[in-house]
Amino acid sequence: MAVICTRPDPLGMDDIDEAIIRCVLRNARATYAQIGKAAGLSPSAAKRRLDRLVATGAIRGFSALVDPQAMAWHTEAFVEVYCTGNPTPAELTKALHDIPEVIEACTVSGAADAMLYMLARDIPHLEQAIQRVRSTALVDRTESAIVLSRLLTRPRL
Amino acid sequence: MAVICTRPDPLGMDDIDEAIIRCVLRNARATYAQIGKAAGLSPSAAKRRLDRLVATGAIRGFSALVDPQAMAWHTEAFVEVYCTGNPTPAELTKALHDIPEVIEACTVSGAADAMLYMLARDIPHLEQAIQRVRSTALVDRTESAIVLSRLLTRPRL
DNA sequence: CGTGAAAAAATAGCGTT
DNA sequence: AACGCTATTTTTTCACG
Repeated sequence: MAVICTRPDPLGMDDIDEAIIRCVLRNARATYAQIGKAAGLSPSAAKRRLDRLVATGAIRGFSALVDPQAMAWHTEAFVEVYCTGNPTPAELTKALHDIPEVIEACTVSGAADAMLYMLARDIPHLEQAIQRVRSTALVDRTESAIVLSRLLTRPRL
Repeated sequence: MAVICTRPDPLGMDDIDEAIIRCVLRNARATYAQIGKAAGLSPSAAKRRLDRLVATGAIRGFSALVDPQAMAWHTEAFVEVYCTGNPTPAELTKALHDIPEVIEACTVSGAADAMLYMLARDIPHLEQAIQRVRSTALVDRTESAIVLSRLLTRPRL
């Protein structure tokens, strides 16, 4: 039984909020004056909007885009996870949360159940972290693709 | 012939720079006073360091971490790319640069040549964007895993 | 790199629609 | 409920030691 789910606006967003998000996606250190100009608002209104977007969770935080080569941890990998049984997303999240090398995790369509993006100091460290993922009761096997070189990185616009 | 490559410091970074990077990774909107406190520096010295990290490319930029559900573009996919022949990384970069739906691209170990992270409005839009990737002369075939739900996202610490 | 002064921005309060 | 305006505080910025 298919259900047409029309939920275009679950977080109560409008065009102004979108303009603000586009602005801070491009530059998270933009001033409220700049954000306001991008959204057609005064600086104080822009601040109130941005604070609200953070409070409601639409914006999770602000981070730097760092060249991995510049960091101590610069070994990256995409890891496909195949599960045993049918763990719920919540169970998987809980299991992966304690492994700090797992930076991002998503359930995906296709043969694999989940895709991880992992970051470690070096190959031995990565191998050990993948071992920890595997040792999770929920995980059957993994398939890793280690990043050799980064071709492209851009803000999500 | 294996070569032991000791290149611990390709970008001329020290512990202070690392502390600064850790700070702005956690919060890109931190003030120079906060960054300075994290690195044991005065605000003006912290600004000079941060400006230099951006100028040298160690920090590529600052962005917001946005809940994809809050955006108009909220269909994500990981796409494995298998190439024809042996294109250089530079050729691949050039080819993918014009496809705005490709947010990240890396060459990887394993069967696939590259891994893409793509972002589109919806499934039809994603399909069309993947078609553009495929139509690139360098690409033989692709294998996509569409993101169903996001389990985990954290700053790269 | 730190200091200190001047300029710019962030913040909080207030009146308006 | 959300905006713009204004006054105050904080931060940024830059020349100098």
